[in-house]
Amino acid sequence: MHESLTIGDLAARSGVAPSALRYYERLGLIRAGRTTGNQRRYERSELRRVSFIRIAQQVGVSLEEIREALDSLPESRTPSKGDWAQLSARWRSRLDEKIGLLTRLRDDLTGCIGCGCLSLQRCSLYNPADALAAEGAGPRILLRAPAPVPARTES
Amino acid sequence: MHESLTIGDLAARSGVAPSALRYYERLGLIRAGRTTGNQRRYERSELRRVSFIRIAQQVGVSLEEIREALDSLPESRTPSKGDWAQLSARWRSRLDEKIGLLTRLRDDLTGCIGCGCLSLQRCSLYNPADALAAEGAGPRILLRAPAPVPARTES
DNA sequence: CTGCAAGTTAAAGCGCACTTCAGATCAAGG
DNA sequence: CCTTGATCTGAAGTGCGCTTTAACTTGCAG
Repeated sequence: MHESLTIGDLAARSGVAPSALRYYERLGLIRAGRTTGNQRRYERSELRRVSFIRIAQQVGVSLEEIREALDSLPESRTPSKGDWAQLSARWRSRLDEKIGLLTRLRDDLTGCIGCGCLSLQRCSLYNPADALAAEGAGPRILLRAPAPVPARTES
Repeated sequence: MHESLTIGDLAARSGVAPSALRYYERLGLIRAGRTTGNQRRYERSELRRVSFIRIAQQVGVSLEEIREALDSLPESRTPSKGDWAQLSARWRSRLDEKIGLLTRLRDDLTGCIGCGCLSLQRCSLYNPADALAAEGAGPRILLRAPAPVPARTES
């Protein structure tokens, strides 16, 4: 029936557009064989990779980071359950971290702004900003560490 | 001493680059007065707005959405504690949602991939993808709310 | 064998959230 | 005063994660 999947199949089954799949391939996140006519044919195990990619993205991980993670999978053989389990374990702790961050965020928000006191100078959400002031360029994305910033601020 | 803040002051205190502050102003997220020499001078209450913006961003909210939220604050008077508290309450539930999403994500990851069964077709993480297949363009960022939003910027 | 959907490529475009640049002006300490 | 560093503007550039376009080729149902 389907030893391999066409790009359309994979797209339909993964929910990722063909153009995105080609893009992922260019970045080295997934691989594809070719027919004699140069069309892509995916092994079913690639579906797993795509799923992983989407999941990781939902957690806010860049494709580059995902690539690095996927690079830890064996290239020669089809990744085993164990291989994936290892990867998953690593991501699980990542998720735990993010969840912890968001939880702190929520509590701090409620505490700092929600209460109306708006004592932003002492807020653990707000203060990191002071520390970040000296930062380099680039978009400062989310999910920075809790930062033990001793926070000092003016009068 | 400091009835108002220069853009440099605000940048230092908020941890947001001056260029970003000007950008926020263009988008209507913050406001500034001007000196006779045309330099920006910020009221101290703007610091609060900037803090809010950064916090919201960390939760994965777009500037456009943040602008909408900030629009709910009174324009004529300096927002009161109550105004901010209302806003915060709304965001708190947002955070609750995100936390819930991530938690489900984590559990599903462990269940779907971590276990090795990899029955992705039945996975609640994986399946949404099928629904997303027909999606529009643009970078699909993380952490969007389940939102009954008619907009299609999702996932 | 034919027709047409589905696939191929490289290159360009897009939306977001900014940053960088150039060239000019402002503000304030010595 | 004068210099020096901060600030001003508009326009262009950047990086990510894709999508779109154009021009062409494949592959399979009939």
